[in-house]
Amino acid sequence: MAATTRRRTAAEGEHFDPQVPGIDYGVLDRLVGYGVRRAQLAIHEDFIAALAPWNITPPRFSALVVIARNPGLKLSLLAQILGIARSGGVLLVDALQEMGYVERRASEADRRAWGLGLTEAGRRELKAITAAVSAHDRRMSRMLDEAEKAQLVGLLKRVAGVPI
Amino acid sequence: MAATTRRRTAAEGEHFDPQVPGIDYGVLDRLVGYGVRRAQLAIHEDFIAALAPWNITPPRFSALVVIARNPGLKLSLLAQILGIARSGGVLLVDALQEMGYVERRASEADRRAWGLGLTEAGRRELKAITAAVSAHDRRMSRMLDEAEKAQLVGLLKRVAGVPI
DNA sequence: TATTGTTATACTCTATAACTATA
DNA sequence: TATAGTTATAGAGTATAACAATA
Repeated sequence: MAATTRRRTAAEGEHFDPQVPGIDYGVLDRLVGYGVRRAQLAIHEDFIAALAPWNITPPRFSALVVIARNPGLKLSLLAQILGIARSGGVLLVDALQEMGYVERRASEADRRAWGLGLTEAGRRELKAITAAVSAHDRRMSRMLDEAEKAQLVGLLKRVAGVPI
Repeated sequence: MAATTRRRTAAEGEHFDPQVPGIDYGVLDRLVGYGVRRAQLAIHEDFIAALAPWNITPPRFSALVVIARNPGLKLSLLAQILGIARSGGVLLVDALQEMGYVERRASEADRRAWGLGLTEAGRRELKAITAAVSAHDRRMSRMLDEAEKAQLVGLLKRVAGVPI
């Protein structure tokens, strides 16, 4: 207790302050891009803290969900879905495989490709991981009611260019 | 012309596909966090392409705007505003200084600190840069009318935790 | 004692390019 | 010829920790 006073900056233990008092953010306050970036910073910080027990990052969670819902997925298609290069997909799958969550299965249709799938442990842990992510997501959107949340998700899809 | 067919993945020339056809995104489609992440990927890609003539990235733009609107800003406060460590702030200011946009001025109040400011070239270029960023932002939100855009910005602020 | 800026160092994520085996 | 996966390598961006100067 009563330990020495720790210096803290945004990146050194204290959390991201989306609006530092007394600072004029100028045009940033009116840009959709900065709004998305600022929300992303806050969300990412909480995600990492909440999922630390599993060592799961946002792209790792996305990969687990997509593999779970699309069994036999090719590695190159996974990379395309996540918006990363194939080489990055290899490293991502390597990590999830070392964690025991994902396995590379021989693809019957194409002998060049793998069919990705969750292991039994992967399926089990994904349930707990998804529960933690859902709790995190509810925490981040606690200032919005259900209608506003749905509205936000819809607006973001249109910005991202998701087909209707 | 009629050059050899290029292989293209999401990261190799083609742009990020926010919803790959035939793929089940499961819970991702209903999470605010994934919506923000997906929009952020699309926005970041367009930002980098649009600002390539200036070699300006999102954090560099944020820094330029904040320095312009808050002359004499300390480097450590800039880092806090951007949500990065002080050491990262040093490298960021180094880059903007090498570009000739920012200068470190002696702070009259505190001899440990710098007072950051834009150079004449920085003020001039920031106008053009801001115009390019604004065009980019309008392009990303072209599917939204003004009311929807304002609504999105407001919802994102509440998610980020910006005080009312 | 604490803060400011700085440097050294390392880690993560991502990209490009080349390679092999298959198609 | 093109694609799937892999590897090697490099570059950004970020972090932590230590330091000198100053508060």
